[in-house]
Amino acid sequence: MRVKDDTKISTIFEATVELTSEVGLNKLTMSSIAEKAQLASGTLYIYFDSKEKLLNELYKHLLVRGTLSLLPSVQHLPLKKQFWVIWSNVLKFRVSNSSEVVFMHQFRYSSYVSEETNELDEQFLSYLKTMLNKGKEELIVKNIDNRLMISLLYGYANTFSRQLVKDKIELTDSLMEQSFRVCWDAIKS
Amino acid sequence: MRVKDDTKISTIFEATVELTSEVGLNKLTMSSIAEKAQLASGTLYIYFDSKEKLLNELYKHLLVRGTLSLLPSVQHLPLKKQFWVIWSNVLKFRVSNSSEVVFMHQFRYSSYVSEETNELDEQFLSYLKTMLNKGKEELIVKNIDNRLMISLLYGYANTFSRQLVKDKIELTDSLMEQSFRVCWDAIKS
Amino acid sequence: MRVKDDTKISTIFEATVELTSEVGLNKLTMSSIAEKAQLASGTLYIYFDSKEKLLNELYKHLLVRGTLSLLPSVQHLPLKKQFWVIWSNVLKFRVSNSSEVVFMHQFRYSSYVSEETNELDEQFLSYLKTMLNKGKEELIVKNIDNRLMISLLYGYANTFSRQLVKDKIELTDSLMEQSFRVCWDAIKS
Amino acid sequence: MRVKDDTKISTIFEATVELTSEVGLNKLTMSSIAEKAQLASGTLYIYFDSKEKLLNELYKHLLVRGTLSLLPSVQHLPLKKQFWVIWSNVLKFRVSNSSEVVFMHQFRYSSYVSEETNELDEQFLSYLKTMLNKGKEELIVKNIDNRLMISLLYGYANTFSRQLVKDKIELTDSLMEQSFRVCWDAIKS
DNA sequence: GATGAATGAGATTTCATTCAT
DNA sequence: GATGAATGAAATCTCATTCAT
Repeated sequence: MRVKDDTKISTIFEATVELTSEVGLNKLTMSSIAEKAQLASGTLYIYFDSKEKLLNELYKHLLVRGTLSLLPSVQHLPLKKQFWVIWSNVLKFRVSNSSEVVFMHQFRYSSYVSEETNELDEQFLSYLKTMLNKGKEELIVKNIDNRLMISLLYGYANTFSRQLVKDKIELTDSLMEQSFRVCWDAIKS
Repeated sequence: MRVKDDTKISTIFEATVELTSEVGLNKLTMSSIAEKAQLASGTLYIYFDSKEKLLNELYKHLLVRGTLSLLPSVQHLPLKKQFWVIWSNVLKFRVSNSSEVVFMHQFRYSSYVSEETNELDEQFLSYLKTMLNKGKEELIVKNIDNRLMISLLYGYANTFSRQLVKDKIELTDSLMEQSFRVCWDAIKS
Repeated sequence: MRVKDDTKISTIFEATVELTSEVGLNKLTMSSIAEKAQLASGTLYIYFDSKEKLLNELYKHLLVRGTLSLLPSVQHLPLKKQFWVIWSNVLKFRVSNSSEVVFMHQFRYSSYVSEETNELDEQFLSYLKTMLNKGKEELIVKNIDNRLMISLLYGYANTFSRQLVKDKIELTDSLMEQSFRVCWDAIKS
Repeated sequence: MRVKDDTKISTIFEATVELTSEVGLNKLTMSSIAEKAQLASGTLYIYFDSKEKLLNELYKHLLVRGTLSLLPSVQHLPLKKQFWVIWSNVLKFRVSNSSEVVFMHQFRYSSYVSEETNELDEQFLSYLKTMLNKGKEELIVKNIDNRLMISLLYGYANTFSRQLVKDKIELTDSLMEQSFRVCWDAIKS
C-alpha cells in the first residue's frame, strides 16, 4: 500500500474533504468519495485498507500541513511574537481551508479516530504547553493551570475561524490583530 | 389501556446520550438505543417519527435544560455578575452532564441537524450579544466586534469543559474562578 | 366473535372500502382502517380474527349485496329479460358503488382470498351457466362453450363499469341499452 | 472487471414473475426475488432503484413484448384481419405466458403503478380506438361509443385468457375462432 | 367491550468491502 | 493497478397483532 501514485492520494483526500463539508461525515460513503474523485470504488482500497484508515490518514495529513509544520520556523522567535505568528498562521490556514477544517472538526469528535491519531494530536498541545511555561518563567504569562489557557486558545481559534467561514467574513489584518489582542489579554500576566 | 408513559421519552433520551458517549454518533443505531432503553425497536417510532427527529428533539431538550433555562433568572443582575453566573452554571452543567455534552457536540456538527434546531441555537447567542452591547455602553467591555468575543467565550467554555471531563479533573471553585478571570480579562475594557 | 355491534362492522367495512379505493390494497393497514373508522386498532380484532378474515368477510358481504341478492327476484322472467335485468342492475350497482368495486377487484386477485371465498364466487357463475344453457335450449343463445360467453359478460361488465367510474361518465339509460345490445349481439344465436 | 450482465435483468424479471404468480403481489418481497434469482439482495438495487421501479419496469417490458410490439406488423392488413391477428396473438401470448399475465393483472390494479406506466398503457387503447374509427367509416363496425367496445374487447381478452389458464384448457384453433366470432358479433355493424 | 401503547418479526434499502475481469 | 458489479450484514422503518388497563 502507498507510494503508488501520490496524485491519486491527493485526489482522494480532496474529494473526501469536499464531500464532508458538503454532506457531513455521516452520509459520507466510500462510493461517493470514489465518484467525486472520478475513481472506481475499488481503487480506494488499493490506497487505503479501509474507510477508517483513509479518514485517519487524511486527518493526520491535514494536521501536519496546517499546524505542526508551522512550529519549526518559529522556535527562535521571542515568545509573544511566537504566539502571534502561530495565531495568525493558524487563523489564515483555517479560513482559507475551511472545508478541511470542517472535516477535521467532524472527524475529531467521531468514533473513527484511532489511538495513533489521538497521540499525534497531543504534539501541538505539548508545544503550546512548553511555550506557556516559558512565558510563566519570563513573568509575561499568568501563573495558572496550562490546560485552562490552552482550552481558551484552542477553543477560540476553532470557533472564531469557523464563524468567519460560516458568515463569509474576510480575515483582515485588523481582525487578526484584534482577535489576537483579546486572547493575549486573557493569558498575559 | 396502557398509558403513554412520559418517563419513556426520558428513558429513550438517556439511552441515546449514554450510547453516543460510549460509541459515537456514527455507530449509534435505533436498535441499540431500543436495547439500552429496554424497549422494542418499534416503540421508538411511537415517540419519534424517525431517527433524525429523535436526535433533534434530544438536542433541543438538552439545550433548553443546560443553557436557555438559565437566562431568565439572571436578567436582573449587574453585568459582570451575569457573566459569572452564566459561566459557572454552564461549566457546572457541562461537567456534571458530560455524556450529554458529548452528544450535543457530536450532534451539533453532524448533518442530522434540522433547520429548526439551528434556529434555537441562535437564541443563546443573541442573548450574549445583548449582554456584550450593554457592557460596551457601561464601558466595561472592549469596544470590538461581538462575534470575536462570543467565539472566545463559546469556544472556551466548550473546549475547557470537554477537557475537564476527558481528563477527569474535578471542577473546584478555584478552577471556576481562575477560568472566569481568564475570559473576563479577555473581554474587559 | 360477531353479533356484538353491527353498526361497528359496517363502519369498519366502509372504512376499508374507502381506503382501498384511495390508496390501494397494498398500503392498506389495520391502523389506517381503525383511524378512518374512528376506532382503536385493537377493536378491529374484537370483530375479526385477522386482517385476512376482515377482507374476506367484506368481500363476501359485497358479493352478496351486489350480485347474488339479485338472482331470486329474476328467476321467473323470460331469459333475455333476465339478462337485461341482471345486466342493468349489476352496472348500476357497480357505478354507484365504485369504491366497493375497486376493493372487490383488487382483493379478488390478491393472495388474501381464502378457499371459502373462492367457492362463493362460483355461485353467480353457476347461475349464469344455467341461464346460458336454457338459452341454448330455446335456440336464442349461441351453441358454444359457456366459459367463453361468461368471460365475455363478466369481463365486459367489469371493465366497462370501471371505465365509467374512472372517466366519471354518467350511466344513462341509453348507455345501458347500447352496452347491453353489444353483449347480447355477442352471445345471441 | 465483472461485466454488467444483461441476462441478469431477465433473471430478475423471471424470478419476479414466477414469485408473483406463486404467492401474489402482496407477499412479494425483494429478498424473495433475490433468492429466487440466486442473487444477493443488494444486487437488485444495482439494476433498479427501488422495488417500485423494478415492478414498473417489468410491467412495461411485458406490455411491450406482449402487445405493443405486435402493432407495427398488422397495420397494412384489412381491418377485420387486423382484429383477428391481434386477438389471436394476444390470446396466444397470454395463455403461454400465464405467469406474466398474473403479474400484469395484479400489478395493474396495485398502487405501485407510476404515472409514466399509466401513460404507456394508453398507447394500445389509442391504437384500438383508431381501428374502431376506421371500422365505423367502412360501415363494418357499430356506430357506438368506442369506450363501450374497447371495454368489451379488453375485458373479454383479460377474463377469457385468465380462465383458460386457471382451468388449464388448451387454446385450440377452434377455441380461438369461436371466441373471436363472439366478440366480432358484438362490435360488427 | 374498547383502547392504543407496545411488541418484534420482517420489509426495504444502504454501503463497506471483495473479487472477477 | 484499476475497475465497478456483486455481496450480505446491518440499518431504518412498518405493521399485524397482543395485552395491560
